[in-house]
Order: sequence, then structure tokens, then C-alpha cells
Amino acid sequence: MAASPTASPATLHDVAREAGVSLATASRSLNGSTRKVNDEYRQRVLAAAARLNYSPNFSAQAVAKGSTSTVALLVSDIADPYFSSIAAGVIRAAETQGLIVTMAVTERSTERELELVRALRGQRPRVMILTGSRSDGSESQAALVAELKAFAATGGRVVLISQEGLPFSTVVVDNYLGARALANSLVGQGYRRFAAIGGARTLVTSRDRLAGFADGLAEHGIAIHPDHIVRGEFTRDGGFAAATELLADGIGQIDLVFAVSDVMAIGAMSAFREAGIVVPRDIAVAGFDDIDTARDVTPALTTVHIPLADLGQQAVELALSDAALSSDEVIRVETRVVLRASSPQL
Amino acid sequence: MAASPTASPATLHDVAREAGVSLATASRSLNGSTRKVNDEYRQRVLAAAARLNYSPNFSAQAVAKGSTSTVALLVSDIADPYFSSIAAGVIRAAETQGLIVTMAVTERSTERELELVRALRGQRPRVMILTGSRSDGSESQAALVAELKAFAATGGRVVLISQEGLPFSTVVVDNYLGARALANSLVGQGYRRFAAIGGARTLVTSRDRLAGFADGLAEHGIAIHPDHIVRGEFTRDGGFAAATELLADGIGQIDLVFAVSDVMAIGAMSAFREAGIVVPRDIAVAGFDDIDTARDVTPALTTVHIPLADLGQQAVELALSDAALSSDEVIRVETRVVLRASSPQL
DNA sequence: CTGTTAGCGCGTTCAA
DNA sequence: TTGAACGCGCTAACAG
Repeated sequence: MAASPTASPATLHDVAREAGVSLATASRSLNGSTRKVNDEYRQRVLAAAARLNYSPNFSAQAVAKGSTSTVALLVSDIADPYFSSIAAGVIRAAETQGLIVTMAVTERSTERELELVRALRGQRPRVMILTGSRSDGSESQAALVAELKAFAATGGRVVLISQEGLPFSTVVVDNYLGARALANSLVGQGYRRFAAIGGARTLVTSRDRLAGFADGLAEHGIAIHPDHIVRGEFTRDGGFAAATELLADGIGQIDLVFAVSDVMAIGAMSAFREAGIVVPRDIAVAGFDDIDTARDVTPALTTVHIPLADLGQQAVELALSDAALSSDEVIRVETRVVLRASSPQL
Repeated sequence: MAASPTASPATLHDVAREAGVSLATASRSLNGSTRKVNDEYRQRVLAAAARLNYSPNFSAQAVAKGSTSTVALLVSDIADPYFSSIAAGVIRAAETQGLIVTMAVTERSTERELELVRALRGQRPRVMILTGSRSDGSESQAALVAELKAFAATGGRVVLISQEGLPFSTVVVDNYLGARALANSLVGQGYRRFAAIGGARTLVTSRDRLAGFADGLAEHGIAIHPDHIVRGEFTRDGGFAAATELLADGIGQIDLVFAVSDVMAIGAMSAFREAGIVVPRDIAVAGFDDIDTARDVTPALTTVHIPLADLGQQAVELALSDAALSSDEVIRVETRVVLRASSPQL
């Protein structure tokens, strides 16, 4: 057991020599597409490889073959359950295809996202998957599209998870329709006076959900007073802060507050609790996404279900399918309203 | 805009030609360590690279240099907030070092973990980080150590996050002490009759926490009746099921139930809620880990704080430091009892 | 400071 | 079926 502190890994060349065969034969035995190698040689090579603890060098394979087996995934924040659930789906799907997943975090910055895409291109991933809401009006947007186009032009597959609008294949969540359905259900539950907690105005996801919700209410002749729409970061703390703001204005005339994401809704619920406001007795709450913890908070959170892990899985499959070549394939996933204890029948 | 469907990416060679310089000069301008190239040439190269939308091929760089810039991270389940928080720390630390993170999921299977380590070696990552509790008694354990040793012998750095015991550098959480401190605090709160929800017997983390908790109680002459220790999977559903089991036996004589992880504790709380048991009025609950949602459930969960993101960050730093060469460096992170509303003073 | 050249580890054609 | 030789994109000596 006296290996030198830093020997180099055994190479295919070493294995070939150890097995007494040629480099080509070794290569064919270890990876070679079809069985075109004498079984005796084959065994010899396998044995030699095991003896030397050989592990193929993916980088070398990639240069030689001109293609890799990696999927690059960009998320806003991996600690956010929304993204980690999607990531789980991506990883699961990738692994069944023998693909390795590399991950990077944009921290919700479009500039950072651009940088990362640029950097990740160096990996020559087979697939690049971008999650997180698009925010328009950003100058980086055009540059991002250009960068992704350049990647796609050289054989890379790009898939976005969020909303359509960019010229790439996309797994789309119908935020508008989901929010509208939610509004309808809540009115059905007897709610009439609403407030809303949104994200930044430029965030398309936030906007779509707010619009859908408003339109759903409008069908019943209900409107949200502009003063009752507060905004915050698209995070738990953002929801907490927004709810606090809402409280400062007084919530006496509000039945239910709709937060555009579960994470924000849960932050809001904590703010209410700390202020001594009891949900749903004093005010009801609803969110969007149906993250795992939505059912574990008390009261359980009414929300719009999105099959998050499926989103990730479908993104991988879409990317690998030839449909992705068309560069504008769209998969639309269904949402579903989930009524829970945070918005009981009135 | 009529790029052929699948052109190949521009190579350094293309850039050099476009700029009218040699390959070496192009290489030096684009990456070359220090400024050893005439600024005019340099600009020409940069311009050419931009024009051709050049992106360096990491794989080729890796082959040429004999080293990569990737960190491989293995987690049990990325959708679990415990792991996703650690992953966030790993990614953050890696990115500041210009390293790319590749991630794989073991699904809590030791066999799968072994397979993945074997596969990931092909990446020749600079660092391999394994998180998740060790479970002893598994046959794969020895094979895993062998595989990791082989990796380390060829210059790879290995860091584990969990408990010591394996011959690699480790970021250790003092589960035993944390649980003992928790037990003491809870007795201080007035609790006397306890139940516990644990994971599989072979899971070291679960065992350590249970042991620490029991010893902490023992200091006060308190013991947990064996019938009041139930086990389940180390997941939310595992906690839910275990709590259900507990309920079936009757919890009339129990003040507080300690779950060995927050995720299980939260599952248990949901089970209680669905059974009409009110926490903490009917029974108090405590967990371990202090995941983000621990403060957002109602009542907020008493737990033992672990700086999860720091764990990941420190793992990367430990791996990169020369201390990791010694192969048995240990960083011990502090835990801290956090008393919340789920275990009020009696 | 620049260009030439020899590898890096591997896949794959092409003869044998 | 096997092996020799070339090339993948790039870095790092080495000479100029």
C-alpha cells in the first residue's frame, strides 16, 4: 500500500500494455460499440483494467469523440424547494440516459446567468437547461439569447423551463390559467376581498400569475385594490417582508392574501403568526407551486400544483428528443388547484 | 442568420488563423497565465475570438493540462432541504474558486453511491465530496473506501460530510453532543416523558443523535421506554409513518417526541395534525438540523442548529487546502440548540 | 515576446 | 478481428 502520494491515473495505454494487446483493442473492449473483439482478449483487457484500477478519462473521450455526456443546469437558488425539486427531476432523467449533470446558480441575477451560460459553454454540454423566471426589460436578455443561439448553432440543445417567448424549446407552466383557476376556486369558497403579494414587476412569472388571478376575480366582478398589491423578493423573506408591509396598512378589510409563490406565501404566514394574526381565522392565504412543504405548514397551504420534478424530467427528454432541433418546441404542463386548510370554505 | 444546423464550435486554431497569429499566441492571450503577449496581438486575438464566438473547450484543456476544474458532489436527495442547503454552500464556494460543480444523487443507497463514485472518477474531478450519513454493516463500504482511495492516490481530494470513521478528511457534525444538549434543554423546559423517532439502525447519524439524546436524558435520570422509540425512513414520509405508529400505541403518557431530523419531525407534525393532535398542547416536538422551514412550520420547530451551507463551503475549502493531503483532517462544526414554540416551557 | 512542435488520453479510420 | 497511425483541441516546453 505504498502508492506514491500523487501517481497519475492508469491510462488506456497502460491497460493495453498490461494486457498485451494494442491500444485499439483495449479501447474496443472497454467501450467499443459492438462486440468486435475476441472474447479472450476482451477478458484479458477487463482483468488488466481492474488490476490497474483503470477509469476512463471522460475529458479525453470527449475530445476524441467530439461530444460529451453532460447536462448543464442553471437554477436561481438550489436551496429553494422549487428549484431543488426541478433539479431532482433533471438529475433523475439525466442519469437514466447515462448523462452527468453539472449545476450552477444564478442567484436570480440575469447578468450572472449570462456569465454562467458563457462559462458553461466551455463544457460543451449536450444539453443546457435554464430554469427561473425570465425578466424582461433587462439588457442582458438579448446577449443571453445570442449566447444560447451560438451554443445551439454548434449542436447544443437548449431548453428553458418557465414561460415561452424566447426562441428555444420550452417547458411551459401555464401560470396565467393556474392563477385564474385558483381565483375562481377561492371565490367559490366564499372569499371576496383579496390582497396579493407579488415579485418584481419585471418577473414574467409573477406578472402572469397576478394577471391570471386578477382576471379570475374579474369574472366575478371582483378587483384587488392597488394598495393591496405589495411586492417583494421572490423568496421566503420577500414574502415575510411583503406581509409585514400589508399588516402595516391594516388587513381588516381583507379575506385572503394570494402570494405568487408558495415560498413567499409561507414567509407571509410566518409574518402573520409572529404578528399574532391567525391563519385562516383572521386571514386566509394561498400560494402557487405546491412545493413539498406546502402540505406541512399549518394550516396546510392552498396552492396551485405544478409537477416540479416532472418539469425537470420533461426538460431533459425534450432536449434529447429530435423535437428540440426545431428550437421552438413547447411542452405545456398542467396545473391543478389544491384547496387546503389555509383557505377553508367560508 | 443562416448558420448550418450543426456547425462545429470555433477552435483555438480558428481564432489564431482569424487573428493572423500562432496557436500559442492565441492560447496565451485567451488564457495564458501572465501578460506575456504584445498588447496589439492580444487585442487582435480577443477580437477574433469574439467575432467567432469562441469558447474554450474545457475537455481539451483538461487533457492538455492533466487536470480539471470540477468538483463532484454526491448527495442522497437534492430535493431534501438538508442536502440542498449543503449543496448551495458547495456551489457557492466552488464558484468563487472558478470550479464547476457536478452533482449526482445516491437515493440513499450505498450501492448506488459506489457506482456513482466509480463513474464520477472518470471526470477526474479535483474534489469529490460525499454527503449523507454513513451506514455501517454494508458490504459496499469497503469497496467504497477502496474506490475513494484509488481516486485519492491519483491526486484526487476526497472530503466527507457527516461523521468521522472513514480514512478521509471530513467535516463532522457533532450529532451526539448536539442531541445531548437538546435533551438537557428540553428537560430544562419541564419535559419528562419522551418518545423518539429514528432512522434505520445502521444509519450512524440517527444512532448518534439517539444516543446523545438518551444520554442527555439519563443525566437527569430519565429514560425513553424502548416501545417509545419508533423508526422510519430518513424522510418526511418516514417521520409521518413513524408518528402514526406512535399514535397507534397511544401517546397519552408522552410529553415530547424527538425526531432525529427536522424533515422527519415535520412529517410527524403533519401526522399529528391530521390525527387531530395539537402540537404543542397535546404533545411537543423537537427535531434536528434547523432546515429553513423549521421556523416556518406552526408551531415553529425546536431543533439543533447546523450551519448547513457552511458545511458545504468548508468541505470545499478543506478539500482545496493542503490539509486535505493528510487524508484525515477533521473539521468539527458547532451545533446549537434552538428552542422554539413546538416545545414551550411547561 | 513569438512561433514550432511535441505531447495529453482516447476514438477511429485504414490496412493488414 | 487486430494493430498502426492519425486526429480531436489545447497547453507547455523549446527554440527563434
